[in-house]
Amino acid sequence: MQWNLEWLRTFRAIYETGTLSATAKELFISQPGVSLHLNSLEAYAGYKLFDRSPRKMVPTEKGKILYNFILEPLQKLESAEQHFHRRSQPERATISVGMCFETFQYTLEEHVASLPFNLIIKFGLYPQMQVDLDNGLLDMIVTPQKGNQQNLVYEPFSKERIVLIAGSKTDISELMPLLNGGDILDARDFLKQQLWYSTAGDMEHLKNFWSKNFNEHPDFSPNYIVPNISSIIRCLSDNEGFSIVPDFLCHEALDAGKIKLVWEGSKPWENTLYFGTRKNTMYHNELEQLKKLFEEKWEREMV
Amino acid sequence: MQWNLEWLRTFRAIYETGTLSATAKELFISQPGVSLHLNSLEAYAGYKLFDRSPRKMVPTEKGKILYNFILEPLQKLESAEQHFHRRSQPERATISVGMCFETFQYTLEEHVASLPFNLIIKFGLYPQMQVDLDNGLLDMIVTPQKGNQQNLVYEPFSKERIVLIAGSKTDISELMPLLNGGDILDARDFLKQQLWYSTAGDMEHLKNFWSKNFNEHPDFSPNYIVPNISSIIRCLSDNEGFSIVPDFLCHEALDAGKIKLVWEGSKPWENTLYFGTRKNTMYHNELEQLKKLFEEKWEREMV
DNA sequence: ATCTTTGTATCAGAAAAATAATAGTTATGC
DNA sequence: GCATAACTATTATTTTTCTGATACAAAGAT
Repeated sequence: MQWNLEWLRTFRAIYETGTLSATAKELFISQPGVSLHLNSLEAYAGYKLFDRSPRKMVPTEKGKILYNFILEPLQKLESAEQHFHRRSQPERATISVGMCFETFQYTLEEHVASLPFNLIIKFGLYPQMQVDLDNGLLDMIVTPQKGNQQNLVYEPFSKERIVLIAGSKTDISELMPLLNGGDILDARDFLKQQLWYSTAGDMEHLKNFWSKNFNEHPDFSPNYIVPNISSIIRCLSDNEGFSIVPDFLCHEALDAGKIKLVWEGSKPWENTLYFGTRKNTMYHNELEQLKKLFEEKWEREMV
Repeated sequence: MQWNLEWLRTFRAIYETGTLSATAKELFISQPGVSLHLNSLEAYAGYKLFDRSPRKMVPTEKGKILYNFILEPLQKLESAEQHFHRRSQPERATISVGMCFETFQYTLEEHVASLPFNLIIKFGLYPQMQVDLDNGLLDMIVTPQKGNQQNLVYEPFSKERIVLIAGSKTDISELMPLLNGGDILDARDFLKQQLWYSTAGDMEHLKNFWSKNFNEHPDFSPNYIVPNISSIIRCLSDNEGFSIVPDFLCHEALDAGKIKLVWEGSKPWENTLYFGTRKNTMYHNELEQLKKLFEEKWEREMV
């Protein structure tokens, strides 16, 4: 036998009002009902939760502990009650979006404060994001990978190229002729000797680019591991070293001459970026606004 | 009319099992009962939460949102159900203790991992801590201030002196004769010219010490504001500058000669430190263990 | 096509819970 | 010290909720 969650609502009200009759009024139930709820809860727990002083219910030790344990989740459920009631007027929506950290920083960060709805950004791995999107834990994802869930649609909105960049102080006078002249193997050996930047989670870019263009797994370790790609770009700016990154993240630094684009690979490696949403999402308008922000940013920067 | 929290339990189970009959089995209620709960909830919300596909209840958009909204608090309440059931064997206790950050770092930090119970440390202001202790949000506080709550007991266990210290590189050859010779006003003027360290929340120490000894409010600002007193001590170590701190926090640095004790004031300012607990606490044994750790630390260091 | 399995909805009756009325208890005011 | 106010517990009755039985619907097996 399990307890009834309504007992907890009653318990909380008794704790807060201090009397059974006040509780009855607050919850719009009868005073004996309150008494019964409390007795059931105490019987279930196996100990008194209140000392019955004549004018006031005084919580016992156990009562205090129980109260503090249940208060927060109970409030959350009761707020759900408001939220999901038919008469509750449509309020500020809350949208959850999954994307990689860099994409967020690059596109959305500057607009967060001005959005007419609440926004929750979640970071994570793309396959997990797809599952979360399908389950309603996320409302949109920005991803280079399409999944195969029935209920999801993917809408391409841009492309990213994964490219080799270098800090502007890097000496590439030796490297460029090799790359342009098709001396790929010599270029590879040159690159192995250089300073490399990478991120913990993002060695994938380096590995894939290397394998695609040099037909081998990279057999050297990056010299600097930093938290994210934006950090790489800041570290490289007006500095020395190489890295493999998505091009859209470094347009500004490229334009400012702080870093230089070295090579796009023998055949450019291009990912399509998709908005992923549920077919029957109820946040269509809000998501369209978000998509517009992305598209504007891309138009502005990628000309 | 408000909704019944039991509906949520049922809703969650339907969401997770996918059918009403499986839910009925899981919750030990009848299948029509499940059907009824769901209908009530949907009527209350004003929209369908599941599409009735022949073999499976498929959550709608709203259903998914509701599920994600209530899942976590519901789990918490259900864990309370385990926890507060009479047959639940006494498990690892969880003790909440309030004290200032420095006291925690100084005494308990090194022992946390080896305690046979769970420990939650909360920081805050002493009057609020007293209220929280009385309400059962905390089980013990370590404080220099006694409150007047009926239900609380305060047990003195040590004293702290608030003293003037200086980094070992500080030149105090000019200052010491003034202090020893009773030239308090000249000492005061000398001190005003020096480098001072303080914490954001802890200007109280400086203010009180200054008022007590110099009969005026300090009319200068500290040069460095750092996050806590431990930082002050690390900053001063083998360095230059002054600060007002509780003596017990700097015994090690004093013994190592990294800082020096300059002055205890014309009449030493001494606080008694108390353990505050509720009279009828159910964690007597656990709290005694904690107290022992404190007392041992003090005995070891303050000889 | 037909049968079986798996599932949902409906209904009358059974069980449980909530209620109103009321009795009992203790502080407080006069 | 008694009347009153404020509150809780108990009881008989009403109301709500839950259940077993059963009808119905769709998918899969034969």
